[in-house]
Amino acid sequence: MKPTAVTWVVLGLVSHDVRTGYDIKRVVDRSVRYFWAASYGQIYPELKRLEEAGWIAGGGAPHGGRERREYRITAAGRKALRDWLHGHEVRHELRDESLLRLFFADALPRAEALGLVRARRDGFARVLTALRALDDGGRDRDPPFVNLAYRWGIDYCEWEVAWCERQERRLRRKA
Amino acid sequence: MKPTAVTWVVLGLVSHDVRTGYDIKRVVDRSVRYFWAASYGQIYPELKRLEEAGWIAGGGAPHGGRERREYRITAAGRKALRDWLHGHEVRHELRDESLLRLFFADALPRAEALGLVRARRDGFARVLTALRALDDGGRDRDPPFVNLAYRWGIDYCEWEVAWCERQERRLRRKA
DNA sequence: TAGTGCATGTAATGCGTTACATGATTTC
DNA sequence: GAAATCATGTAACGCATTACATGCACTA
Repeated sequence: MKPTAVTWVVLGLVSHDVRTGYDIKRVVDRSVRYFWAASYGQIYPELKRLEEAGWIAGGGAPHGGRERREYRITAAGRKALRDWLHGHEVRHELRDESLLRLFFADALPRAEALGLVRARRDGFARVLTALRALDDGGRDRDPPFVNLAYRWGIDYCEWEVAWCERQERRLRRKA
Repeated sequence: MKPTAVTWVVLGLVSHDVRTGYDIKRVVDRSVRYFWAASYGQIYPELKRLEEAGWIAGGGAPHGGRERREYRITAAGRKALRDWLHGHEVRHELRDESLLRLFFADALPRAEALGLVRARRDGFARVLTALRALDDGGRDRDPPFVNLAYRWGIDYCEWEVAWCERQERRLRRKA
């Protein structure tokens, strides 16, 4: 089985006892999507591939007359997941339109260019609010590394807000 | 003309007097690719679309017998670029495999999980070295906002390195 | 004169999202 | 009984990369 980008999110979440495709999507959207998004169009086909490979197992678990499929990770799946975890690459891809704007902002009058820095700051401040709202008093009970990834989101947004404020001040001083 | 993701990189760089597709690719690879990548397969078709739209103009400027096309931005192009710059969205997409690993690292013995944090740190430290090498003593002469984007790259990597070190210490204390 | 760099371009492929179709169950 | 939620799935589309084809010019 040739792993793709979505393989590890799906396998990893099944290993965390997230058992249906629908649930996987829901959990992704409240957690890893900030650094690793996944859509139905990837999740459902991937569940099939993982089952064929023997990394997960399961099947029909209908809820009343409603179709439903529950999967669990197998021993082979656990091994595959651990092997991937041992990989040490740091693949990092970013697509940040606001930064691209900043790069070309010399085409704008100074005051408007500074407005872009401010808009960036405000954008991250809003995401920060959303992230903090996710924390309904239960984050400390998460496993330590799940908690670490959550922290990263918060810390990163805080850093961006502070960076924008610092740069805005610096550029104002110079002008 | 319906703008796509690559429209603004290409139009922006032409406005910075980067005139051929080949040069655009080269400049992208040493600058914006950290937050906005672009490949030949996008750049050349986009140059044609931009020309048809009247946002850039130019044509054959062969170098000896070698085919070559130089473009310049038009007044309409400058207007389109400024209009885009005024947009205030903060589109931000990240794909960070090392963070995904961290999220699932509870499946590993503690020492190995901490190794992932260290590997992340080292990865960013390496990028930092590469970014600093880009600075051949000439970065201060860049226009202020080009310089700002460059700074962002450096500052972000420094923050990541520091964040990893902080978290590693914190997790060691707790264990 | 061989190797590297300049230069343009496209076809194949893969990745990912969006939008839709379908239908049961739970909640108000 | 209407609306929201649970649940599975796929087809169409768009976005991006990779890899290749082509050929001239400069440099060692």
